[in-house]
Amino acid sequence: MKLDFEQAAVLMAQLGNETRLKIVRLLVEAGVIGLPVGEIQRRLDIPASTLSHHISHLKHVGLVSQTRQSTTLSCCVEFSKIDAIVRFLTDECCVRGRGKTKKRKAA
Amino acid sequence: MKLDFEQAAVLMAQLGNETRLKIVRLLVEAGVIGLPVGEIQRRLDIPASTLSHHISHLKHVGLVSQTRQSTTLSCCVEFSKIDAIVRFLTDECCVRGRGKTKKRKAA
DNA sequence: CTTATATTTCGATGTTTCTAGAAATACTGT
DNA sequence: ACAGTATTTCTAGAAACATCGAAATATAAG
Repeated sequence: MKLDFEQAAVLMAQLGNETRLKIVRLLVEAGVIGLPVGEIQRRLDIPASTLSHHISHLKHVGLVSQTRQSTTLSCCVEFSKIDAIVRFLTDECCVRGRGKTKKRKAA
Repeated sequence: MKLDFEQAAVLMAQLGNETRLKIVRLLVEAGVIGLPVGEIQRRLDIPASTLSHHISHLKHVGLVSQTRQSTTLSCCVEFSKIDAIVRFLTDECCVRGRGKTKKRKAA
């Protein structure tokens, strides 16, 4: 997955909100299993409507997906998107001006 | 440089604006030499006040620094900050659920 | 069909951010 | 000191965003 400029900005804007970044972190921790919305709500201690609002943002940009298991909706982070952001920063746009003063690990 | 959670959010929020991301990209391209504000303005074709506003944001979070050369102010991107964001995404917070498994917390 | 749980949508409100013109400031050369 | 160029600060309106209670929707169980 390769991001264009606008996509990269949109994704980073989403991660640029502390609440959403917390959600993503929880979901990364949860891995492919994911985490139910209610569990996220309990851990972050925010109103359900606020949480839902943020999750819908994250879904909209493809950072999070949801699957229903009976009454419970589990959220899962889209690791490939985060990878894509990292790649955008390292390759596409940003980190190439320096190949100096950094301890470089053998590639 | 290691970012805490809030710093990471703040930095990504800054990169999450297309105009600012364009500024940063130009500056990355310019490398350690940097680029004068006026040159950025010409290339992006936006009002000086708007540009200045964004640059001041970028300075405020440490993504950009400025040095004056007579009448011209040159901007320089802080590569270490971008590195830090990448590291935050790969190590601290986000990318570990797949591939190389790092030490995992009790789930 | 009713109740219960899980989650979203709606609607209202307050806050932040973006944009850009006008005025102010900073520096250089004369 | 003055003119000229470069850039920032001031100001303000519009647009976007965050928050959260209340109401609505979805699913399951009795």
